[in-house]
Amino acid sequence: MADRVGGSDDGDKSEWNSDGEVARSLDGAGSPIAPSRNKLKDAPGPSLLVNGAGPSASLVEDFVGMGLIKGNGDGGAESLLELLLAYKAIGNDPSLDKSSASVCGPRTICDDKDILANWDAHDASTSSDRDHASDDSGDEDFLQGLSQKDEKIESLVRMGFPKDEAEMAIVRCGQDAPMSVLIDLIYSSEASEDGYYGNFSGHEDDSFGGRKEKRKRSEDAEQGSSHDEPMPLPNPMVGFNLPNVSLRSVDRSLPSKAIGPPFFYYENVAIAPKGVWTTISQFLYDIQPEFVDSRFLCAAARKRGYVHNLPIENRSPLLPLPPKTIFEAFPHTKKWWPSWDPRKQFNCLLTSMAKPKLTEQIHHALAKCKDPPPRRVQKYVLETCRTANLVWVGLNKVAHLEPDEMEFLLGFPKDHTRGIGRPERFKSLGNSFHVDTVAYHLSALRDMFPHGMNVLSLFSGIGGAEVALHRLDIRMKTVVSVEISETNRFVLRTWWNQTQTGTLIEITDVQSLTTERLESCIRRIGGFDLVIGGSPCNNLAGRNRFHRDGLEGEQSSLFYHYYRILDTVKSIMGRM
DNA sequence: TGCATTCGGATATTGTCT
DNA sequence: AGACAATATCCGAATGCA
Repeated sequence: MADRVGGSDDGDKSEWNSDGEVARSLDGAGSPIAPSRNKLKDAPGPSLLVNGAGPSASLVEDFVGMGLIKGNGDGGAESLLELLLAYKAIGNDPSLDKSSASVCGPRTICDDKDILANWDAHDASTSSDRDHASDDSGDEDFLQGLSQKDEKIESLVRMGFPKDEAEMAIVRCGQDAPMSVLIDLIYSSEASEDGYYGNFSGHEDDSFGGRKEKRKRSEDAEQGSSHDEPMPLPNPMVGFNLPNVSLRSVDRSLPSKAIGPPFFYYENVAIAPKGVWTTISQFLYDIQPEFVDSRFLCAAARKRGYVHNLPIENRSPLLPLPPKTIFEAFPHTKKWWPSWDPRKQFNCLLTSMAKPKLTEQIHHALAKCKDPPPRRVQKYVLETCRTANLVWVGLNKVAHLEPDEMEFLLGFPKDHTRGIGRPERFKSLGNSFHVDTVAYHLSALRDMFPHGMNVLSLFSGIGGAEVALHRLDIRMKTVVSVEISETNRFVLRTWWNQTQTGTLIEITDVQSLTTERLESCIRRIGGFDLVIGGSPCNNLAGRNRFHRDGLEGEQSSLFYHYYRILDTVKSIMGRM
């Protein structure tokens, strides 16, 4: 076993119990919360109804306002807007068969045989065998254009859109158009075509006003030549409020279209390329994101933005409060911590491990000089320790955090990810929620759902949302979890079977969550009370040097999946 | 302008199994 | 020996702030 926190000598005051719960006892005598498990009765039925749903209507005019239209070199925003409006007018082609949306390869593992059978009926072969390689190309430009177009069509089809509509959207917008534009173009055509998106009288007027507003804003912004209106990050990054801290009262009025059901909660990295959060916010019903750095709640930084329609009053943190400093979290490191290392907290816990040789190099560098080492050496060591989150575990000896230490810092039960590969553990944990932060936000729901809730968990990862709800003592009647990684599903499944009595329905591929399946599921379980998830940030993360292309990259279509699914759920539930 | 921070990815190397 | 998996190493820039 790794020489985790402390040893035999008084050091280890942070402990996990064997029940899979997190227990934090700084004084050794405190009684950690232990959610009373499995004691709630089944309480079926919809739990909450707020206002009527405000489903998204056609967003054509939004394209300009949202700054999503980049110069394609073919006429600019004005003419493209005309094009989009024209498409909207002719977009109601009855020959388009929505039900034919091709659906590939959902591999559903679930406890509910009925739902499983229903969804498995849609099973089809995967399309992963597509090969882009084309060695004998005669005309590279032509082929490249073709492949780009095909790729986008395929992506849209994988997302559940009819192929006809995907093709038409690309014809209208051009193959260089961002995925977001294509998606909303298809949405806009659907809006005026079927009841899910477009039959809400009054909403049309309302959103038209909103669109005009956005368009005007965009025109104003265009003086500055950029479509990307920046979203300023708060400093300090404390969100709307914090536990046990009285901040200025936040006047947060949700747009009417943002009010549930269901409640929803979306998360992503705070420091994203310019314009990304503006776009995310505008897609998610113009809700102002809540930016929080988890360093105010635990010993590690984690700057994230959260877009949600949860109430922000009556929040309460998980108890016991997690340690906020490195020494409190890992007291044994104090013995070896040099006075010239001023760190009190960790930087963001990342997905990959620093090279092990750093330990050797730092030890070597320090062993060569006297006790306070020269400034130059100090600077090198500090810089390395900061970027790699190294801790002092011996004389002149630093080490990377162990996976179980990351579990602890992030609020997961001990050994939550144990049993999978070490690099997988780092990756999954680095991609995870900070449980205490999310639980603090979700805590407002506790009293609203005394009989439990149904949850749609998108991009679940290792189940940060589920763990947060569990630690809040909120019962999960049914969780439909979408997660592509088998390893992560294994982690969530094993945790679920040990701690929960509700039903976990696993979905591998977000693309398989079509409108039909969502509707079927919603009717079976009585609706979702919470849609929660953070879309993968590969295209947004600061550490990514290769494909940091905001919301236009291929993988960022996952955000639009979130949007599509959320909007569909809102629409269906708005009619219930 | 300089500094600190950042839910990463491609490739090379080593380890393991058959 | 060779396929495959696991691990190790190398690589940079966008963003915001002082």
